[in-house]
Amino acid sequence: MNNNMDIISKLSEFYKVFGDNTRLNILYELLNGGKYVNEISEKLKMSQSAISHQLKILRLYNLVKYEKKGQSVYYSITDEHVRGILEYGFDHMEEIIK
Amino acid sequence: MNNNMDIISKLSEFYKVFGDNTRLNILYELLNGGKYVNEISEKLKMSQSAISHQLKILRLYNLVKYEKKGQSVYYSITDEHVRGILEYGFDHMEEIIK
DNA sequence: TGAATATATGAACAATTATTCATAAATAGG
DNA sequence: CCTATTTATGAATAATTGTTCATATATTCA
Repeated sequence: MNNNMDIISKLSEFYKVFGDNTRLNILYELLNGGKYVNEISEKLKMSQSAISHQLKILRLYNLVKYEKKGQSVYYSITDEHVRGILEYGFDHMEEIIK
Repeated sequence: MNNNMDIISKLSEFYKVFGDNTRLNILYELLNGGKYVNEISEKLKMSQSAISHQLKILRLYNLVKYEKKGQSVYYSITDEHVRGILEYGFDHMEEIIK
């Protein structure tokens, strides 16, 4: 019972990461290929700082990986599993909205 | 593109509903059978008001249905689809935590 | 009808979370 | 080296969201 509560708590935390428009937009941006921080920032028309802060959270939950290339940092979706979750959600929502 | 943004926005909104510990606890409580508001309130050791407010949101997103029985209101999971999402998430998280 | 019980709800308050602002750190190129 | 560029980050602020408190509404029962 107590253990269940822990799982639920972890799960709600996990959902919370996806439950932010900026973060979800970043993830969907990365779905069609990795990008540099400034590219994401430009695409979403949001400040570099705001994007960096959110990338930090996405990193924390292992939803994105990054690679330093010179002065820039290249971000991409961690793996096929994360990709699957995102695509599933997207298709699903597309269906519901229609 | 613009349309995609709408879908993402809707999707993040949807995730947000699951991304709250109280709401997710209510949903899991209802997973093993419908309950009255006061039962949920007692089980989760939270005020009736707090529970009612969250039930309102769950209702808004069609995750729970309700039925008035005398002076009480009986809440339950809307359908098998919602049940599926919850069970999937739970099993998944159980796996990750281990 | 009046009292008791169950739930819903608006408003105020508390808590959490996102964004901005200023700046640090790291690297590349002149 | 010095400057420009890119990203990260801490602190302050803004915005959002959850809970409490007081109370309204609805129903049952005496």
